[in-house]
Amino acid sequence: MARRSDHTREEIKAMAVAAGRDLIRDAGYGGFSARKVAGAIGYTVGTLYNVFENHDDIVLHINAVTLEDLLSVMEKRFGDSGPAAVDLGEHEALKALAACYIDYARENYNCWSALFEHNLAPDMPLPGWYGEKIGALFELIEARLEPVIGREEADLRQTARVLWASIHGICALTLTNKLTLVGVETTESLTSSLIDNYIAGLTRPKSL
Amino acid sequence: MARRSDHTREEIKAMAVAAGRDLIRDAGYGGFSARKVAGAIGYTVGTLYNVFENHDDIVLHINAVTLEDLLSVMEKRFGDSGPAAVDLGEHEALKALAACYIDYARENYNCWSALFEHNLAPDMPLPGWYGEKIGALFELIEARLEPVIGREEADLRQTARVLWASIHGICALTLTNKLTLVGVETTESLTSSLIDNYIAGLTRPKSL
DNA sequence: GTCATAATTAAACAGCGTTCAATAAAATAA
DNA sequence: TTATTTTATTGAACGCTGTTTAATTATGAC
Repeated sequence: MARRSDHTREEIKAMAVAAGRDLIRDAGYGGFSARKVAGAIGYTVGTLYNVFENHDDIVLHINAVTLEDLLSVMEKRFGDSGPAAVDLGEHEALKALAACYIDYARENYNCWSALFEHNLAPDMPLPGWYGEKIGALFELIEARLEPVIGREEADLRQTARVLWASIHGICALTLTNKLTLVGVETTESLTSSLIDNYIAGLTRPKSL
Repeated sequence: MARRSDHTREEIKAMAVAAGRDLIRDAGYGGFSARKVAGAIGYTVGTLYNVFENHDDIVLHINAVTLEDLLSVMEKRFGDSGPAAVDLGEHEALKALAACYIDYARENYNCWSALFEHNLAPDMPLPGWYGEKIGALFELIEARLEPVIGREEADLRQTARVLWASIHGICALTLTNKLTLVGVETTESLTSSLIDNYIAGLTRPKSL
């Protein structure tokens, strides 16, 4: 057939990303395919390749929506109007932030997992617009970390990345059963140990 | 054709795992396929499915060899005959251990990456023999951590998992460019911050 | 009304994981 | 030695995948 103009390019893109995310949510990253997405939105796979660059491009746009969703969930609970760090105590505020991420990973396991199961070729850098979605998440973390470690801390940026990468590591390895946990060990208890001791180390008297 | 008996079942398994690992090393996890492995060892894909359960089974056995290789590299540098923690200073010993892991990930990026790009279905637990390979790695880490945090620390097990999952998180996110590092931030500087402050928190006076 | 533009499709290609009937070599029984 | 059972191996098939492309045709411009 031919030109239909039922939807604009941007509409098709949005429909495909939504349908693809539904697909990943229900069947996991492995259950995702361009043909299934095309079928779900009433087009053929050729149309998808007219609108997206390739398979990676589609997945990146789907994962970007997941990042936006995660950010909106965290902003809803930890935005400027949320409880300040001092209300909960320093560590509890960070633990709540970490728990929010871990809960999101659990409740949206397939979408969250797709963020990391998909990787571009090692030499291909992530597109800038995707990096900005990640950056937005770190801005929230930095804002919550700032009152804890103090304004004078020059490397708030680096500290936020250390903390969050560590929390993510615990989350990722425990949720994929790669840490062989036993007994009382849980994702939360490991995260709690990390935050308590890492922050204690950060805020200790520097004369040590 | 038919029965050849050129190799035993175990020989075919070993050849397939070796060939598959070569494939992943050269082409990444995405470049791996059962047909390519079969072709590389002079058999057809049907024979592979006679010897392995399925695709997951092959990848798990390949990844197990990578875990063994990683353990042997770390044991060579940090086994019982290696420098004790006190020789280097507490933090430096752990940093060297972390650097060893990070170097391995960089130098064997595709094989290391396959350890985490491949995931079983969420409900399917990792086989026990695979979990034991992971456990062996943690035994080495625990042995190196023990003189640092002291014998009286009841949860050496948990502490080792927190530390290593965190190091892995930093390694994984930085090597896949998901932390948007700038300036002086490197995998090593983030790891150093983690170890310095986490260990300082662990060993601080408990009266705080 | 004509014409160029561009959206959409069906079909094709090579490859994928997985299964299975057919085959023939080896092991066993006679 | 011969006959029979067992089993390792194959090739072909199935439906799926990402990607490309020629053909078609609705739309927008003149």
